[in-house]
Amino acid sequence: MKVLIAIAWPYVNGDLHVGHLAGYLLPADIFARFQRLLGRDVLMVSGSDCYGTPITVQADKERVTPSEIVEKYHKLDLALFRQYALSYNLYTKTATANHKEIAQELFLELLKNGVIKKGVMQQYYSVEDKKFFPDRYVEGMCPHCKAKDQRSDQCEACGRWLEDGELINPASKLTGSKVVLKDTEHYFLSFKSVGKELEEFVTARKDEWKKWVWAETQGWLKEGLRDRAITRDLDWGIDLPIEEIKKFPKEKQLEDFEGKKIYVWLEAVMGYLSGAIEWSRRVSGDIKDDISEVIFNKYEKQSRSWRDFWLNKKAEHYYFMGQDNLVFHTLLWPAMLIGSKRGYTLPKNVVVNKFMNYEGKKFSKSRNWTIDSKKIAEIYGVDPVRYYMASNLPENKEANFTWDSFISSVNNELVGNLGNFIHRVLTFVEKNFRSEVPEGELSNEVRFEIRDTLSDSGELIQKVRLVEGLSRIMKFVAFANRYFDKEAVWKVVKDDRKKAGEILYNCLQIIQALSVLLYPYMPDSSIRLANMLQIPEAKVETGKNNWRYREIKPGHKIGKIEVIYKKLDPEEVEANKSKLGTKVS
RNA sequence: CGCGGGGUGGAGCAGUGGUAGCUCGCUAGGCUCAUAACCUGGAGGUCAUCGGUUCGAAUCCGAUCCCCGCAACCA
Repeated sequence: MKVLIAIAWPYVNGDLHVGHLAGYLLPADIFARFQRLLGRDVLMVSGSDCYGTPITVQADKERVTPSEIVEKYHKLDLALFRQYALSYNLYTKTATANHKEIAQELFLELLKNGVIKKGVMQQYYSVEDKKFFPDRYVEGMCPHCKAKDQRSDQCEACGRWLEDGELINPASKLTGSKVVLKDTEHYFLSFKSVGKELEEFVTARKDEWKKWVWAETQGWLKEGLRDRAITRDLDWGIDLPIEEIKKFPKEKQLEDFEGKKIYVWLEAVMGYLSGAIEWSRRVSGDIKDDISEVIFNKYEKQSRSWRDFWLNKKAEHYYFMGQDNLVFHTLLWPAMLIGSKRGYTLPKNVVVNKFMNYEGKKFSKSRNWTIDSKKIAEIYGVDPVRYYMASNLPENKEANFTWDSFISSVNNELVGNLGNFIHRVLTFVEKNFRSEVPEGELSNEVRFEIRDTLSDSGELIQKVRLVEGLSRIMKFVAFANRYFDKEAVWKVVKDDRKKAGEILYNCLQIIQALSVLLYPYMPDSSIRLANMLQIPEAKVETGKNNWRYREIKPGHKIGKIEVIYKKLDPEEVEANKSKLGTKVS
């Protein structure tokens, strides 16, 4: 089966903190790894979102060009994703020739099909500078509380919302010149022609999507979708394909194309398609350049063609994003796919997560209330961080990163339960059985537990209930510890060596199962377990189900024992906070 | 009345009419191969507030308070 894992494209303005990872990046990776172990042909694509005002704002702040911002942060993001072992098949960016080509082409198709229409709206215009300014770049006085330097949408001083044109003495933040609201022509995405199909699409996803995601999407539909502007007056963005548009009938053309770009939200979601195409082109050697600028992976026996993923009714598409992206993925992108009339595969599940907060407050770099994702993994290890996030994903409500729970999670669950079980079994085998797997066979109790854990947790992960999936696996670890205690192998070994051997044989099989079960959540631990046991790593083989237990044969020699997880000292953790970007009072 | 979600022991949550539960934490004791797991017992909740329906309400109805997300040119 073909599975497309489409992950929201993060803005490259240097903001990827722990909340981004826990919100959508890590969940997508866990899900993708699981799908691959099942033997499915998985294409996991995403990339840096290079256009839009957040990029130009950051560029202004750092006094460099937008493309320098893109280059700088794209590299940092790539390094971060490699560090966290996010298993993208392709992580690219929207500032590629390929993306521009696909985005423009899809734009034209939508224009041809009448899904894109032209219309008039009002924007702030500076006569002096002879250009329009985005709202982000306009400031003035609040008409209610008279506070100065307020944005035109909402006054931060009194919290009131402003209507268009209410702002007093609006001026450009960049040049200081006066601006006035002026009519300007733009293209709009219109839902009229796709509305019925769109509603059918949503209705059919009722059982698939999370309840609140579905309910919220219904809320949008109930309210009625308004046409949305999809062009902007900007310097930084993807050009309208003007030459091509000029071949269209007059009524589809704007009077003035000057300075108009495709609005970032429209072309960014097209990245799911263009990314798949780029991957395909790279696999077949059509694109060879800048391999250092991307994460690029291909598994054996994977299909080379993007068409198998995008023009295939049986392909399953899963999208991962934060809640701020909901409507773009449950409605707007599907509307475009439907409107293209090309038979592109529609989303199966749109996995929307809430946000992860930090000790009860929003992450905020400017307020020194953040955790540097790179450093936290350097200090505490990638897997402990992945584990903690995975057990606290904001799947249905906001989650919280707290140091207390991080410490107890690592010390009690990873070290005390998981690490301890592995360690006590392996040291026992080393001391009493010269590191050889003793003779034995699986007891029914253990066999059923392994079987049930694989199927239960697998089912939960398939439903993208990742927190529960992990907790089911940890229940298995608790079972393992209980089993070891109940059988009291340290007593039995004194007068019944054969029986002790059988118990340990069972324990070692449990560890083998764990090396598979942990692969989606903690890939590095999975590999280290396999290395310790000197057994093959959990392996991705397209077309073959490796989400299963494999016997370690009696007589097999296990390798050197290492401590996988280390206990955290609360005092050291406290001392490290400031290194991670957190203001310590 | 813009849309949507939420308020249950210290923390995270389950519980949609019938004696208030789970996991973690805390605590006393036992056991001890181990990075201290496991076993037995214990403490801890006026289920946001007020009112109503009912023999009976965490659960249904009404009102109120509080928290969060989305929307309005901010993916």
